Amino acid sequence: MTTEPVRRIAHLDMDAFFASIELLRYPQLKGLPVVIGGGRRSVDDALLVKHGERALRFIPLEEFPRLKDYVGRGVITTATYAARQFGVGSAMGLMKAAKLCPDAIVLPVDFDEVRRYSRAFKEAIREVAPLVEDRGIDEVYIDFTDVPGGQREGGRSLARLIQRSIFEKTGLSCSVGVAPNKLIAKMASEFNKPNGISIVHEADLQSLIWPLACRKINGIGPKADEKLKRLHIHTIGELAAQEVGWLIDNFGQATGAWMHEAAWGRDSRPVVTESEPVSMSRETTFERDLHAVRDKAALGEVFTRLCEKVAEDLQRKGYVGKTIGIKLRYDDFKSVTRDQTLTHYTADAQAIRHNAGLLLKRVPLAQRLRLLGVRVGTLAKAEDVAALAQATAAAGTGAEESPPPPYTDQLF
DNA sequence: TCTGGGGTCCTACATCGT
DNA sequence: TCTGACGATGTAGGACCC
Repeated sequence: MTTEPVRRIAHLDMDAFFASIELLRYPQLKGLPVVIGGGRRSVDDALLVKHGERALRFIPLEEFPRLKDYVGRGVITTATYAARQFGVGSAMGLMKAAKLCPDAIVLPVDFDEVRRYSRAFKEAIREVAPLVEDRGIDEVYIDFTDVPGGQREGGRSLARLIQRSIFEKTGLSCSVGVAPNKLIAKMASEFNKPNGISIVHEADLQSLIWPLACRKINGIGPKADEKLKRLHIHTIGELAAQEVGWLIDNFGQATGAWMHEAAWGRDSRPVVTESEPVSMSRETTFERDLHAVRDKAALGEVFTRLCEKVAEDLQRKGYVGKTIGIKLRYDDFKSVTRDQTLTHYTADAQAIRHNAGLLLKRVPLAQRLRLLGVRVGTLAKAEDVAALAQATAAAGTGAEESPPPPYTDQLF
C-alpha cells in the first residue's frame, strides 16, 4: 500500500554569494571583513595587470583597497560574515559602512563571473531535482515532493545531497530550508546559516514560526512592518491572532487577506519553472547630479546610451515591447516615472529614444538629476509579433507603420 | 558623505466605450 | 439625450525582492 506524498518545498539560498566568489579568487582574504559593492573602479583589472591571473592568490593584503579610501557613490551588495560582525550589511551606503569598518576590503562586483557561478549551481540542482524555480541570481525554490528520496527525513537527505553536489561543482556553500510550502521554506532557509539545513513541518508552525518577527515573512517589508508595529503587532504569532476582517480594514482586501494566510503558514503557490519577462530596463546614477539645461549634452548622451542598451537587451533576448517608460530621480531622491503605450511593438533603439524623449516633456526639469532610466514594458516574443504581422499583411488588413521621425528638437 | 540596478506586483485613479 | 454603472486599459507611484 502506498501513501500520498506530502508536499515538500525547498528554498535554497547561496551563502554570501558575491563575496564567496571573490574569496575563491583571493583566498588570502578568507576570514577578513570584505564588502562587495561600488564597482566603478576596476580594482580587479588593476590587480590583474600588476600581478597576472595566476598570481592573484599571492597578492599581499596591503594592496587591496580599503573602505576608508573609497570615493564615490554606491551601496554594498554583500558582505562576508566577518564584515557583518561590524554591523555592515547589504544595501548599506559605502560611506556609512566605512565608518563602521574602515579597514574592510572593498571589491567591485564581477557580474559575468557571478552569472557563471549562478548557472553552475542551478545546473547542479537540476541534475538531482528537475522542478526548480529561479528566484534571482543566488536563490531558488525546489519541489522535492516527487523526487526520489525527497520525502526521506522530511527532505533533509536530498538537501544534503544537493549541498554536496553544489560544493563539488562550485566550491560554494548554501543554506536550505524544506517545508510544506514556499513561504515557510523561505523562512526556514535562514534558520541555520551558513551551510545549514532546516526542516519544518506543518506542526512546527506555533513553535518555530510564530515567535519570529513579522518582517521575516517574505513580502512584509519596512513599510508594512512599521505599520504593524504601530498597531502593536510584532511577531507572526501576534499577526495570526488578528481577525482577518480587521487586517483587511487596516491593510486593504488583498494585503490583509494575504497577511492572515501567511501568518497561519498557508501558501499554495506552485514552484514555477518557466516565466516570461514583463519589462526590461536600464538606469544609471551619475557620479555627480546633473542639470537638464546646464548638462544637456551629457544627459543627452547618457539617455541615448540607455536606450541603446535596452534595445540591445531586447534584441539579444528576442523580445519586443509596446510601452516605453522613463524614470528620473532628483537630487532630493524623489523620483518620477512617465510611460506611454505605442500602437506597435519595437526593439529599435531609435524608436525607443524618440518616444522616451517625448516623455521628458511631461516631467519637471528644474531640479538637478541624480538618476536617469529607460524601460520597455508590455513585452512579447519578437518571433510571435513578426508572425502575426506577416499573417496580417497576407490578409491585406495591416496598417502600414511609418518609421519614427529622428529625435531632433528634444529636451536632451 | 546618505541611499545601486534590475526587476515584479499592487493600488489608485483617469479615461473610454458600452 | 442624459446619466450612471461597469469593465478594460493606460498611467503614476510605491512597496518589495535579490
